[in-house]
Amino acid sequence: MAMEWTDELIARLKELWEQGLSTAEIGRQLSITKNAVVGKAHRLGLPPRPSPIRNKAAAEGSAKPARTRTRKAEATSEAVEEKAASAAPAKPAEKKKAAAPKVVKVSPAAAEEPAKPASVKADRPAGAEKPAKASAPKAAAAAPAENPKAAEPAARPAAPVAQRKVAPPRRVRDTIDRTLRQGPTCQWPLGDPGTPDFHFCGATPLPGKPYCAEHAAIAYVKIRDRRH
DNA sequence: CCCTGATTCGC
DNA sequence: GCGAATCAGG
Repeated sequence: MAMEWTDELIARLKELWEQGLSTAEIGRQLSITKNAVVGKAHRLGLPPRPSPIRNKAAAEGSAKPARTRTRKAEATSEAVEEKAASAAPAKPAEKKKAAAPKVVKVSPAAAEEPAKPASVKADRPAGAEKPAKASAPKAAAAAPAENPKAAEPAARPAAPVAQRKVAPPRRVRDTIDRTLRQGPTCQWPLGDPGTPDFHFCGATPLPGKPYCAEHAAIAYVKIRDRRH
C-alpha cells in the first residue's frame, strides 16, 4: 500500500486543517507532502481554504472552459485538434515551453543518500546545505532588534566558530513556528548562532510577549531621553 | 525565487 | 484511493 491513512492520521489532518495551518505545514508535521495533504483533504471533503487562485475559471459562470486544462488534457485535445485540423497548425504553441527534454529524475545514486533524522522527509536533496549564512544570525538579531540600545543581550562566548552545523533556514523557522504554536517559550537567543550551544531561552514568556520576564525587561526599553 | 492551494490523472 | 506533477496567483 502506498500509504495508510489511519484514523488517527486523518484526525490529525482534520485538526490541523481546522487550525488553519497551511497545507505544506500540515504536511511537515505529519511527515508527508503538501500534495498528500491537499489531496486527502479534498477527498475528505474538508472545507476549502482561501486559495490564491481559486476563482478564475470557477467564478466565470459563462462561456469558458471552466477548467484549467492541465498539460495532459491539453495534450489530449491537442492531439484531437491535430487530427481534426488537417495539418497547418494555426497556433504555434499557446504558452508552453518547447518540449523540454526533462531528464529522468531519480538517479541511482539516490540510494546512498546520507542518513537523515528519519522523521524528516527527504526533501530538498540539493540545496539543503548551502544557505547557511544570513539565517541563523538573523534569528539572533531579530529579537534584540527591538532594543537597539541594549543590543548584545547575551554573553559572547567568543567561541571559535568552526564547526557550523549548517542549520537549514526553513527548518529553523518551522521549528520556531511549531514551538510558538504548541506552547510559547521565551525566544530570547542565547549563545552564538551557528555554534552548537546556541539556543533560545525557553522560559515561560510573559502574556502577549515573546520573551520571559527577565528578557522582556531587556528587550523592551523605554525610548525616553530620545531628544538630546 | 519563495510561498500558497487546486486540479488532473497514472498508478 | 493516493499523491506527484502541474497549474496558477501572490
